[in-house]
Parts: sequence; C-alpha cells; structure tokens
Amino acid sequence: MAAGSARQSRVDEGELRALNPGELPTATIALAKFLLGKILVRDSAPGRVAGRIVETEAYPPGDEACHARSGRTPRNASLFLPTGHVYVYRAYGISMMLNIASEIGGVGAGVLIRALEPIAGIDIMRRRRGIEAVYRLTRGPGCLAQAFSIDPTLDGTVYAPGNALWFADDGVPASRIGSSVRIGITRNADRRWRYFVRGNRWVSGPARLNADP
DNA sequence: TGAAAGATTCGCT
DNA sequence: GCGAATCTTTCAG
Repeated sequence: MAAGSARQSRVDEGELRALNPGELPTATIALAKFLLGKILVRDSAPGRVAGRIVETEAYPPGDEACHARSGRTPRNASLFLPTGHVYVYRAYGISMMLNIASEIGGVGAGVLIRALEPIAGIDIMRRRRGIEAVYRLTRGPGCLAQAFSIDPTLDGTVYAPGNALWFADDGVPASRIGSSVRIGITRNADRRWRYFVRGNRWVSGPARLNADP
C-alpha cells in the first residue's frame, strides 16, 4: 500500500490539478473516454474521499437507451443542461447513479460513472458502505454512489473546482482502455459505449465483457 | 388512478 | 450463476 499512501497524501494536500468545466470535452463519447483515469473528489462533512475513474458509459444524443429519449421530464432535466452538470437518479428503488451531463445543452445526453479505484478517504467509504473489503467499496455505480455519499441534492448542480464534487488530474494517463456493450440496458444493447481500464480490479460487470480481445 | 419497467445489488445454491 | 428485493418515475386508460 506504499504507492496508495503516496497518492493519498497528494490528494489530501491538494496537489492535484483541478479540472475546469471548460476542459471537459462536450461530445458524449469523447467525455466518457476522457474521464477514465481522472480523479473524482467529493468533499463533505466527514472529510474528503477521492477515487480514480476506471469505468464509464456513454449515453449520447438520440440514444434509445438514454433517459432523455422521451423528452425532458422533471427527473431527467439535468441531462439537458450543458456539459459538467450533475445528473443523479435512483435505479431499482435502491441505488443512486452518478452521471455527468454532456454536449452543449438542450439535447439530453450524459456519461454514467460506473466504477472508481479508491484513493483517499477509504475509512469514510468503509463506514458509509458498512463493509471492509476495499475492492468492493466502489465497484459498480450504486456502490460508488454510496461510498461517495452521492444524493439527489447534487442533481442539477454545476461541476466546478471548489464545489462538493469535482474532478482532478494527477497526470497519470489511463492505459489499456477497453470497450464493450453497456450493462443492464435493453435498448441499443449492441452499442459498445462502455469504456473501462483493462485489468483494473474495480471494474464491474461480467468477466467476459472485460477480457482482452 | 393503476400498472409496468428500470443504466442494480446482495445473498444463496 | 441465478433470482428476489425495492420504490420512483412515467405512461396508458
């Protein structure tokens, strides 16, 4: 855990470079790939938690699987905001999902954050999740939302450095990026719009989707 | 006003 | 590996 500790101290000391919203690609699929390897930071009362993004899914404009497919409703309104806005919703009555709106606004598209590799605040995440195993803290979209205390009050807020939720770059590029079909959807199920870091232990989904080609 | 579906997780076999 | 739990939102009648 020596390497993990070193990275943790950098995060705690704020030596990360915060990403400005303007640095995010607006194109949905480009954003999904861009976010891999970046660091998600959540500041709240118990302290800071942070993790490296290792799995995303793109829901581009016109995608039949996207929540925006039937037009704008109170629930999905945040998807129609410009790139960098936060879209949070509850799935299956139990799991919160964290998305980042994409495009220039008005069209309804976004990127789902599916998995993170924990970097800082691991004890806080353990407490929130009620489990000890580090490799299960943030594996899967509902799990990471719980570990990061993602709640509906974040829905519709703008991402910006200094806010409760922000992105950072520590200069470590994501390597060995893989793609696959998206998980848990029925429409447009053949589109390979899921992206992940190959070989990373925190990537969710069935093993056959994560295997080398 | 009622019914069905859903970007999941967890536990048990 | 499979199936139940769980509840909000949306659409149809």
